[in-house]
Amino acid sequence: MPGRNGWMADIYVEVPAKAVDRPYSYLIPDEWREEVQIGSRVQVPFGPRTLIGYVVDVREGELPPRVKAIQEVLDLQPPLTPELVGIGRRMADEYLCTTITALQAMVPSVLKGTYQKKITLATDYDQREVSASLEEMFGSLSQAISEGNGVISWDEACQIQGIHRGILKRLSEQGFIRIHEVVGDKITKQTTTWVWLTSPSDGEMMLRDLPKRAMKQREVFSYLLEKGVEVPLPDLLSATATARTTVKSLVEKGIISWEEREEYRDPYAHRTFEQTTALSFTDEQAAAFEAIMKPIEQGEAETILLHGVTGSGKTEIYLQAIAEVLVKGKEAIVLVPEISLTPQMVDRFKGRFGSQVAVLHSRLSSGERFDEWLKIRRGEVKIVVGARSAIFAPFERLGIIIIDEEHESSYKQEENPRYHAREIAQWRIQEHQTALVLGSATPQVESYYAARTGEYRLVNLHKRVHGRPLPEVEVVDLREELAQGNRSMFSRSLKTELMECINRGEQAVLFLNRRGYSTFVMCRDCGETLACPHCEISLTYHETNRTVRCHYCGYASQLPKCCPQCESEHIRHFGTGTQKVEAELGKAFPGIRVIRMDVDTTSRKGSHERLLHDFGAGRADVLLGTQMIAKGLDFPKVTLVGVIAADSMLHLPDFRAAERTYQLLTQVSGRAGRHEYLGKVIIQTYSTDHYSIQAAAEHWIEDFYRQECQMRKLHLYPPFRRLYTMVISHPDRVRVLQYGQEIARSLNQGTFQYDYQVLGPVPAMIPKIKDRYRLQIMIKYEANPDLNAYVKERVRQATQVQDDADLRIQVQRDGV
DNA sequence: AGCACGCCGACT
DNA sequence: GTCGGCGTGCTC
Repeated sequence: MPGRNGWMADIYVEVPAKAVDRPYSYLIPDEWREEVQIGSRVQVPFGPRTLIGYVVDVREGELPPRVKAIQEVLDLQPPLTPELVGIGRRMADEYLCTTITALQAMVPSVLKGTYQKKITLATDYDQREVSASLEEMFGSLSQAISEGNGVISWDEACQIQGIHRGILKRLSEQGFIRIHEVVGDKITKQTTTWVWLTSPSDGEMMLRDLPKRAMKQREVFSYLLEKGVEVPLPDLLSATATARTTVKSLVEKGIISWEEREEYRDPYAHRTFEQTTALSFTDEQAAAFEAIMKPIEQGEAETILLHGVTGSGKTEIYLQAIAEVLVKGKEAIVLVPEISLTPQMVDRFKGRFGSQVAVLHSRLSSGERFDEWLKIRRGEVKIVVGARSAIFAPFERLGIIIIDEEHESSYKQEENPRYHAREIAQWRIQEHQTALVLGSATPQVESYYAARTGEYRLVNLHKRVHGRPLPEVEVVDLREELAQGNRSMFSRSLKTELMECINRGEQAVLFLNRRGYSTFVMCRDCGETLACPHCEISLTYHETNRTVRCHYCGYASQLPKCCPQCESEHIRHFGTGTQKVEAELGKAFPGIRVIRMDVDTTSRKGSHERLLHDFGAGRADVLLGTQMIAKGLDFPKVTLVGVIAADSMLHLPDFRAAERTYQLLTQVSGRAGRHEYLGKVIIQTYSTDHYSIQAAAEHWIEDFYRQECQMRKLHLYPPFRRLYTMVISHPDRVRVLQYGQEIARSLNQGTFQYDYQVLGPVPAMIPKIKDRYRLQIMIKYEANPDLNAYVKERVRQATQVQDDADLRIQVQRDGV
């Protein structure tokens, strides 16, 4: 029998599994014909279940044989735009994830479905018909249901003695209970009650009619009469020091009215922003501005790499470009690394553009996040400033995308979908034919190379805005210090400078890439190193509570009194962590005030901001910290920056090690002498000759990129090759190797025909995490469309060797 | 990912 | 015989 014709929607359901990663077609009931659009979130029956799904296409045609119908359209406006739906499908293809995972990454998490089963008693059953075998079960179940006011959840029911899936199913089939599937989401709305005078013109008369004794009511009344406008109830209550009941009685008399209104949760409600106006440009800034405006004016897609030293005024250029975009009636996305989404950054945008700005970052509650997102979706704001995921802001007339500090690793998502915000940005500017601005003092090598070869437009900002010179950098050779008999972690130079800095009443920032007290604990007799029992990684000693901790899985235990291997008591900790530096500072500089910032001191909400605020207010002489203090800090009194061990990341087995070292040193140096005082930077290292350290010290930007590109070319790394890195993990040491070899063999099959290399399997950088053994396979190939497609397909097939639930395969792509 | 269906061993 | 274990296959 030929199928009927009708309107259908193609839908991806909320099941993140390969097996159902395809659109299913559903009938659109006539009454929803207009509501159901590409991007709509809908509720549909799926097998025996009811699920939420996203519409990716709406079409008229022949209906599938056993088509089901859409049950509900869940939002007034589709959460996704057709452009974003397209991006989601492309992400699934590029990043080898399911389409639904990609789509869900683009919307606030509160839109994700919640699924529950509830049980009620059937209304019309005959108690006598309950069979003997079920009688007892039904008895305790119906008691539990009545205790739960007529309803209990499936999970609660299953916890009752003797009740399980089969029993509930039988009771339901025989008509004694009803099982309800409850589909919902986590959307919550904040409401505020607003109060106003029902008829202000009769005010005087009504006031007269109030009982003489009702003082509070009179007070409330006068307050509203005086205000003459609608007032939020909380404001009224606090201004007149009244209880809610007083207001309620006035409402009941009909004298005043109130109403609950939905409103946005505004994380910045209690902040005022100082209005700022456009500053005038230097010549360099003006040229950069022109370069950015050109593609915007001409309506073409172009990426501009804005390579500017710290303090060269990039933000002001962003602000003025955005202002122009707004004039054209278009919208702007500004991405900022999570860590630098500080109040200062938000102030600058809110100060210039006020309520046209939405802010999205991970410190918002999910409700706040949703509200900020709603403002974007409804077109109530024109600018979004946010972290990585803000690249998915559902704007429809996008006029510019700005990625500040574009080299930051936080633009890359480390879980599925493993996207890079920079790549999504490229797709979006193609769609909207406009400008993407990548700003950085230390661009990623790939970006710099793309700019050099003309793929991006390169704009340099060499000068700091107020003409401040870059700080003087001294590289201290730690081998030399050791030879001179200085075994402390502070070189003579650093000691002297730090002493002088403090005596002048100025501040210093000390940087160390390791938290904890020491880096590892070793037995001096047998050489045994304490390792995490769940991860093959050495444990770090923490002095405060004499524990050893794993920084990967959080495992912690007391420092053992003797070596677990040979029972010797000579176990000692080696290496240097932030805690140890803090202790040593105290010894070397009695009375010194130190603020330590690392994961351990900033884990509580708001502690990050508080520590920075204290330092800014001069409550410490030294700010000592890890990675997190390298970025975007701007304190006028900081004149000395010290890097305790610049080598710490240089020797990691990662092709970006030199790049990261260079970037970090340059960023850290930028923290010194940003205002009226001159700055000094001291870099301590064992590798004084390494080009990444020299280039950072001498501010030889070009030199670094030239040398690094040579290295990358020589060793076949990005930007000259693309990489896929597969990490294969399994709880069984032997099985993981078998799978690894099998996968490598399958990947190798194409190498006779196509030009790509498969390296591995080798143990991954961390060979065991959380009781799973990890192997790595790397694939290198030259980027061209044919190879891209072929290798991607090979990798896709390789990941599908999944007959073992314990086997996990992660894939990430690099060099795009 | 669930959930049903279906085919096998242990128990009333 | 019946119950419930888990392997297989499907979901418009």
